[in-house]
Amino acid sequence: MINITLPDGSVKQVEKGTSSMDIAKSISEGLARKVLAATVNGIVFDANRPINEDATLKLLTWNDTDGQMTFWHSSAHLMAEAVESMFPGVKFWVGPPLDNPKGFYYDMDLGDRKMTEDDLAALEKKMNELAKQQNVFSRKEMSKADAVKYFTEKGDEYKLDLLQNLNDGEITFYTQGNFTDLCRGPHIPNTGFIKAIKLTNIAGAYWKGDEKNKQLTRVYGVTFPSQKEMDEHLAMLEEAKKRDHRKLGKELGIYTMDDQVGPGLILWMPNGGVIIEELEKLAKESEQAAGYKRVVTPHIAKESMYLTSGHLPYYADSMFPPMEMDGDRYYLRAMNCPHHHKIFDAELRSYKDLPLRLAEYGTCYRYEQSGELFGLMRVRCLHMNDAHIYCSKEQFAQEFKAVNDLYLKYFKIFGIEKYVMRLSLHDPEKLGQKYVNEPELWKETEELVRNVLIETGVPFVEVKGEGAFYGPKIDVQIWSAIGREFTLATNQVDFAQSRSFNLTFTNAQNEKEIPLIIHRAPLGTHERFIGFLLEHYAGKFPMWLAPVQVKVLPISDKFVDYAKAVSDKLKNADIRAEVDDRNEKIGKKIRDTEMMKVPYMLVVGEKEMNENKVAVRRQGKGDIGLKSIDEFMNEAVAEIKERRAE
RNA sequence: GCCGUUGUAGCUCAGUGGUAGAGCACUUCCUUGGUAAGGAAGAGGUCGUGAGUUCAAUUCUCAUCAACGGCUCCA
Repeated sequence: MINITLPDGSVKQVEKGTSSMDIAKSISEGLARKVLAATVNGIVFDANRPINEDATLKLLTWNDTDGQMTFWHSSAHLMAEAVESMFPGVKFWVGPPLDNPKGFYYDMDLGDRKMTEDDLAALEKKMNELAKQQNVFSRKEMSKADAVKYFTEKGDEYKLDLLQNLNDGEITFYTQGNFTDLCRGPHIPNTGFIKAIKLTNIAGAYWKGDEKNKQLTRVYGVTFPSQKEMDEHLAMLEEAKKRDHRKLGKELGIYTMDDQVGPGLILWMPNGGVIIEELEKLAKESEQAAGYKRVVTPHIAKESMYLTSGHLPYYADSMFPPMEMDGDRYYLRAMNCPHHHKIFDAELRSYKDLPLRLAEYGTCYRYEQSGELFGLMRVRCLHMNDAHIYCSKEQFAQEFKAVNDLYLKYFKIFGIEKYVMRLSLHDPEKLGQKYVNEPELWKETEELVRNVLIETGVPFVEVKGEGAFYGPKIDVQIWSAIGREFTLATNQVDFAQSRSFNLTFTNAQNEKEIPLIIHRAPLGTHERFIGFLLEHYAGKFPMWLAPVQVKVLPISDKFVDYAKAVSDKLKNADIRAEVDDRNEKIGKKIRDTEMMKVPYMLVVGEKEMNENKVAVRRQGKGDIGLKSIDEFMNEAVAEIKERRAE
């Protein structure tokens, strides 16, 4: 007999070799129907795998992330079985579960054959058939020698590649129905648990994620234990689509694009222009207060500058090809830093000038690969909330912290809570290749940056091998409505470019010293930031950012003059107000204004005109009552001035 | 750049081997209406672009451009 400890602390005595499923059954039949897998002493186990020693047991159901992961991983196997039946001879790579977006994929080599979306429906049908058979997932251990022999005979180079990293005792096979796969498991008890299946798309994916390798076919899918959950999932995706900045950007007249202008080139429409103005106002205010100085620099420069900076030839692929002029090659800039370095270098600098903080909303051009363009989030012309801080080593920690504090200030204003701070470090093995060869400086600055983060109490993750070539950085990662991850803002250390540009200052000992540089863009770029804000607010911008802040809606033509008087008064108080003087009924005007997500509507008719008042209506909330014009105006001005979230 | 999908009116989308339709938006008229769509009429498209097949192509084939879903890459 062995002792099984359950999460509530109770201990069950069972025969050696009893499975978690048996234990679930002994508790209740209902529970047994829901058990997908279990953790035994913290290790995820198949529900029907025998337990041979004393253990703490947690039964996993759909409510556990590990349960869902097991479910989707098993679904990938089910899909593989269906694919193999329709494409005999197919070779499989890996088929992991996914948390975001939810579901799973399987990478496969179809040889000369091609799979198209038409095949997905047939595959789904086959999967449903196989699921109904309630085929059991059975586990079998195998020696490495036997496994290698098995896949060599099969001619499966992919699984042989996987085996290279495995040893005896780690190699298990799972079989369900007619499909057997090398797999560490675990799996759900049988395929019958999978009740709702949807294969979502088909894509190419490079083997091992390396574009030099062969491209495999990847099929994405998602499954659920009931149709109800599938329906909920699909409804959620529909909701997410409504937040998509590309859809909202069009509906709200924020931006447009045009074939003749070119891909990835944004045309900001008047409503977008207002948001840009407001963001720049915010940036300039806070930078002014934090001791930054504004500069303005050209969008192009000669090749030699980018040779000095080290951006060419390493960055050449991301830059537009050069223009030949007067025997020189000029590049559209992909970054602002070299221009700013030249301003630093234009005068002899003393330690008394430092820290020198140069700020510019700099326009950059990047030749992003065509497949990477994505609405406002990934474009070819961008406006960066850029600044470069030149400081001494002693000043560095304080300066870096000040930048970090600026981030947090902005996050509070915008109510940004769902993000991940990522500390990107260098990879010591790639010093001199991907990273400038300054091991001591790397170590030192990474430590400084980490300490700032710890001090500020911001949760962060560390990633090795993600640093810039010139130093470590902190990125703020966010997710778009459709679940794609982006870097919203960045704060980078640079101890390389000051060397390549020969930047120096005279220290108190009258010696030349090389400054450290901080590159920072807390508001990222206008493009990505506004794309993010559109999704973050679902188009319902707070008052201070809203392109139109107040719409005055006269009940009929008779009150248009009064409406215009109200609107003029608001405009004089710097409120963006407009009158809807169309020949429409009030219901129609309200509907249209609601859809444009204007924060306030002022309905004015006979009653309001006679009393010098307005009937206030808040977007999304409805009628909030009569107010005098002055009362509304004062409140509105305060709401804007304080940049209130609502 | 690679794999897959799509491209019809300003927007959302039907449709067809015999040179095109709906709703919304737009213009004009009627209506002057009190908190999420009043009514009528009108205007608007060489069906992404180029070539091929055909008596005939928006429809079939190929190429190309762009967008979308991924991969790689990045703010």
